[in-house]
Amino acid sequence: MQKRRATISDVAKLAGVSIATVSRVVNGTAPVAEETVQRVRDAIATLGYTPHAAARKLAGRETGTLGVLLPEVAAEFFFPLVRGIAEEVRNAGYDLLIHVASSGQESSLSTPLGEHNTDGLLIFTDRLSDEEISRLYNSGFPMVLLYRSPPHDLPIPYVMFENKKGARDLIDHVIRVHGRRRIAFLRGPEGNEDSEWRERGYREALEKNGIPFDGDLVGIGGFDADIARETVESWLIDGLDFDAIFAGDDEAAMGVMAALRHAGKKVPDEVAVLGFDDINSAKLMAPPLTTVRAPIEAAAAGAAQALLAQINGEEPPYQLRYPTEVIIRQSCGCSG
Amino acid sequence: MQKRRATISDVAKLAGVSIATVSRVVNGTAPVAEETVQRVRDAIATLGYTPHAAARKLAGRETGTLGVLLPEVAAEFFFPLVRGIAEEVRNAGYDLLIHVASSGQESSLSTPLGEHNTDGLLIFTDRLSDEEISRLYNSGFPMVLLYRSPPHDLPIPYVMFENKKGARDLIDHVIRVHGRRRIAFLRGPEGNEDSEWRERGYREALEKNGIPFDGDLVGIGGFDADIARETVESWLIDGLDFDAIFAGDDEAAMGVMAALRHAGKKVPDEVAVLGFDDINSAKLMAPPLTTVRAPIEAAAAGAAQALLAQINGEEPPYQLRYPTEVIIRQSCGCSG
DNA sequence: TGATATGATGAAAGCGCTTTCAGAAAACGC
DNA sequence: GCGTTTTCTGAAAGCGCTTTCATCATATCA
Repeated sequence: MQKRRATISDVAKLAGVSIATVSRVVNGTAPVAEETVQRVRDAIATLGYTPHAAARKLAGRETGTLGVLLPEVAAEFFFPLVRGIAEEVRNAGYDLLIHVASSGQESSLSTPLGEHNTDGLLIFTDRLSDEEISRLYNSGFPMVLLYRSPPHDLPIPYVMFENKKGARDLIDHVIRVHGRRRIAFLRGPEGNEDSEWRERGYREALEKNGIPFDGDLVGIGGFDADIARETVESWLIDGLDFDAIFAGDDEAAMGVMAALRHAGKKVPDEVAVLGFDDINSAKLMAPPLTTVRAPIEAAAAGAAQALLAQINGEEPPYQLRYPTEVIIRQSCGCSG
Repeated sequence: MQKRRATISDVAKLAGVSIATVSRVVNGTAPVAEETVQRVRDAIATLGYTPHAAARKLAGRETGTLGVLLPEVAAEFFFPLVRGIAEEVRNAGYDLLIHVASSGQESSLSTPLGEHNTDGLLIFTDRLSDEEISRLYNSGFPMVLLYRSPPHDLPIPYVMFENKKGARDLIDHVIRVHGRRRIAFLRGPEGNEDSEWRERGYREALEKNGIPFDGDLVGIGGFDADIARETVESWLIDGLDFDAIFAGDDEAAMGVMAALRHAGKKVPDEVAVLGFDDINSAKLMAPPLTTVRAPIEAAAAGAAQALLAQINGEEPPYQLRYPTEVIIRQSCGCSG
C-alpha cells in the first residue's frame, strides 16, 4: 500500500540534475539557472516530493524545532499562551513540539524534548526539576522559562507579569473605593510564583491601608475553579467573616462565585469577588468580573522571541516583565 | 560555549565497545553481556548522552512522531482534547508535533507536518483542503479526522460525537418538561459538522413535538461567546420572540447568558438556555448550564489510538462514534 | 569428540539530506 | 585575446543512528 515516498534523488533523476542542485533549489542556498530551477520544480511537483525532516535536521546543524513543556492541567489560560508561542515559532519557520508533562513522570524530558531533539525549550511547568534545568543550562542549551524565575539564580531568561503591582492596585481599589476590609485571598498551586507575587501585592495593599494581615483569610484556590469553590464552601460553613475574596486567578474566581451564589450570598453587595488574568470568560461572568489583565498571549510571544534570539546567538533579555492593568467591572461593586 | 554533545561513538569509545553494541543496549534490541551493558550504561551516564532524535528517525524507518493539526481558535474545548491525545501518544512512545494552522496559510502543511515528518496525522481543522486530505490518503498516509467526516467518502477513520441524538434529547426535554415552544438555535462555524448534526437533532425534536421550524429563530453563534452574545443582543433589539435558546455549544451559551442578563431577561424563567459539550465551566455558570456531555478527552484518546493502530498496520475502526448524555442543571428550568 | 546451535560483538552499509570542494562554462577586463 | 572572475553544477563527505552480515567464542548434542 504505502508506496515509497519520493526522495531527493528521485527528483534529481527525473530532472536530470544532481541531488545537490535539487537541494539548492529547494532551499535557495545558491544560484541555479532559471531553466534548471524550472525542471526541478516540475519534477518536485509531479513526484509530490516533500523533504524528509529528519534527514534535513541530521545534515544541517539545527533541528528546526522548538519544544514547549506544559503541565497537564487544563486551563483557559493556556490557549492564548500556546497561540502566542505557535504564531511566533511558525513565523520563524520552526516546528513546535509540545510535551505535556504528566504527573507520573517526573523530570523525564529524556526522549521527546532536550538537547538533541529541539533547538530550544520553552518551559512552563514545575515538572522539571531544578537540577535538570541547571544541567540543560550548563550544557548551553537555549531555553526560556515561563512564569517562573530560574533556580540557583542562573541567568536564564524568563517572562513574568507584574503580578505584585496588579494585585496591589486591585486590592487597593476594593479597599478605598468599596470600603472592604475583610478581604480573603486564595493561593494558587503550591510553589507557584505568580501566586506568591500576587499574595505580596495583596499584603502590601492591606498594609498600605492599615489593615492587619489575617492568616485565617488565606485559603487554597489552586488557580482552579473546583478547588476554590470547595474552599469557599467550607469557609461559608465555618462562618468565616469576609466581605471580599481575591481568588488568585479568574478560574478560581469562577468557582468562588459559584459557591457564593449557591449559598445565597450576593456578589458584590455582600462579597466582592476579584480575579486575575482577564481570561475571555471574565467579562461574561455574573456579575462581570473585576480582575487584572495579564497579556498572556503577548508574553508568550515575547518568550518565544527571546528563545529565538538566543538560538540566533543574540543576547536575549534576561527578564521580560509584562505590565498588568486593573480591569474594573462589576464584581467589585462598581456599576457596569 | 555550546560544547559538542556526546554522540553514540563517544559512548562507544569510552565504554570500549562498538557503536552497534551501544545502540543495542540503548534499545534493548539484542542480547548483550551483563558486564558490557554496565560499562555502556556508565559511559552514557558520565557523558550525559542523549540519542539524537533526527538521526534515529533517519536510520529507522519511523519518525516516531505524530502530528496534530489544530485550528487557531482558542476554546476551552481544546484542552481536554490535547490532553487526551498527548496522553495516548506519549504512552505509545511517540512525540507530538502540534501545528496550529493560522487563517493565513491555507492548506500548507508543507513543512512541519506531512508524510516525511510524522508517522501519522490527527486532523482537527477545516484548514486542510479536501484535495490535500485526498492526496495524503492516496499516498497511504495514516491519519484520522476529528469531528469531521472524510471528503469524497474516502474510508478515512474519523471520530464524532452523537451530536444529533444529544441535541434531540436536550430539545425534547425543554419542550416536554418545560413547555417551551419558541426555541432559538445558534449555529456553529460555517461548515462545522458538529453544528450541522446538532441542528438536525434540534429540528427532529421540534418535528416530533409538532412544532414547525421557524428560520427566524436560527442565528449564528460560531461556537463563540462573543459572537453568540451579539446575535442574541440583536435579537433582543429586534424584539424577537423566544422562550429558549439552544446555543450550539457551551461557549456560546456563556455569551447568550451574558446578553440575556444584560437585558434583564431571567434565565431560565423567561428564557431557558441550553449548551452542548459540558465544558468545565458549564456547572459554574449562573445558573448552572443544562447541556449535553460530550466525552471530549475520551474521544481524543480514541482518535489517537485509532491512528496508532493504523500505523501498526492494524485495521482501525472506520468510524468512532462517542455517545453523548444530557446533563440537566438549572438553565433549562429544572431546579438544582 | 566432532558437528552444530547459541551468544556476544564488530564492521560496514545505508537512511535522505546539506555542504564543502572543484571543475566547467560563460562573462568580463584591459 | 588571454587571464580572471562569476555562475552554475556535480562528486563526495559526512550528520548520528539502526541494522544486516559476519565472526568468534562458548555451549549443546549425538
